[in-house]
Amino acid sequence: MEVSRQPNETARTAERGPRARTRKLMLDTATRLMQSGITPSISEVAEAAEVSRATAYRYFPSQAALVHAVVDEALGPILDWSSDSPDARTRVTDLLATAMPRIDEFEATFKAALKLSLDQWAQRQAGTLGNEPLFTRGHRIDLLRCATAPLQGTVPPEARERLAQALSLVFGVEVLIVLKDIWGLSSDRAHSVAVWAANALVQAAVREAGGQG
Amino acid sequence: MEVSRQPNETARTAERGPRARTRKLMLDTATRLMQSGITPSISEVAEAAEVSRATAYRYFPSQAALVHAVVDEALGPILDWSSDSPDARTRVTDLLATAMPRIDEFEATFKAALKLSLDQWAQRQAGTLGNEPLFTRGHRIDLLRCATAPLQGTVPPEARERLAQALSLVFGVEVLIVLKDIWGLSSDRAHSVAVWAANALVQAAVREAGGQG
DNA sequence: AAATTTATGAGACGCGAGTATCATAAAGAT
DNA sequence: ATCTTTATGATACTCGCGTCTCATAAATTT
Repeated sequence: MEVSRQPNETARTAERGPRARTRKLMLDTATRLMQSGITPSISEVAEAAEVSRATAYRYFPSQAALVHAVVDEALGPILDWSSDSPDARTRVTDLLATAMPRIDEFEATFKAALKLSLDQWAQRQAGTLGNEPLFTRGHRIDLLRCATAPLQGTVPPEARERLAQALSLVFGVEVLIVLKDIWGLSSDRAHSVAVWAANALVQAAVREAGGQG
Repeated sequence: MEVSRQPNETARTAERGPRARTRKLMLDTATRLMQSGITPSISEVAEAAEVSRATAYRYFPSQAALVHAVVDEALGPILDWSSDSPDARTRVTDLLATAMPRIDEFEATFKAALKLSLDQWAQRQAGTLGNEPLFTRGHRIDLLRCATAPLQGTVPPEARERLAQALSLVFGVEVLIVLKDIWGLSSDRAHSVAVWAANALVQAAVREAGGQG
């Protein structure tokens, strides 16, 4: 029998057995390393987790796969977000309150993910890569469509879509990069700027549609 | 005499001589390659420019240095931007009209630059890198402070600063990444969303300060 | 307990980036 | 034209990532 197949457990498949154990060990180690600021190579994770390089590569064939898995864990609470408030601004503020601290906490992880998606984009441009799905999945889209849902009836669909698109600019790692790294703001300050901007955008959309701000 | 020193010509120093000639040749080649979607390694540029690897490394000791130089060229018209309009919204719109198409044109270059800055950030977090200045320089800051200058007197300084910070979120490669790659918008549509968002932010700042929209 | 399947570790290999050395070619000075 | 300085090219080397093979250890089955 072939040994070279990786287990196709996605995130929470196959909870028991040695494979799951080793996989979890590696994932935890990788998460820990990333939290400490490193974007570890497979070799580094292998050493830190005290498994051989060969074994490590059996579970995560590339740094990309590893980061992907870590990001999936880091996203957790963000993907579970939902709100039933009837006010769009409340929803948006609430979404940011959920997402931004989490993104900030896992800043290195999300930055690594962004880096990988840029890698993949470049490779695709060069024709090296086929049409594999890009790393960056559109979680933002769904979350923001949900956050702006209360504007149905108030704001026409096209304007609502544009609002969601604009909001996605103030919601993600990019915000941290620009505000913390370029402007030198603190995490809290960055968050409050993002919230202000988000509210301003919602308000503008509402006003434009003739609603009362 | 040592040969190993690179010329410390920044961008436009030492216009003549063989060094300048080779440097320009490499820079042009690198720009061309990047425009075609590749983020070339020094070796690739060397081959395409038909100089030896050794020579290439004498001019650009790393891919980072190369991209840095290409970005400096690509920034050109953006850095030269200025406006004397008395209206902040006109200025902001005008700035975006200057910057966004240029960024879009050199998308691959700016994405490569962003990738490098993420690399440097990670290395700094890991303690590998000293306190060298980060790749991302704060051009945005100056440009947006200039664009929002007409609001002096109308909007208090702190609110103006916050507005500039918020505007910097809708002004850069990140906008293209989010709107084109995640949302799947066209360049034109992305631009118009950015302009709408920017105007909404300015308007919000003005209204908040009690001005008339 | 014996046999079989599955997971692991050790080491060799290829590849590309970046460095260092040395000899040659081109440019400039006298 | 000769000599000095400077730029270039060829080559060899290190280093880290990723792949592959094979032998051994652990788990599972009967």
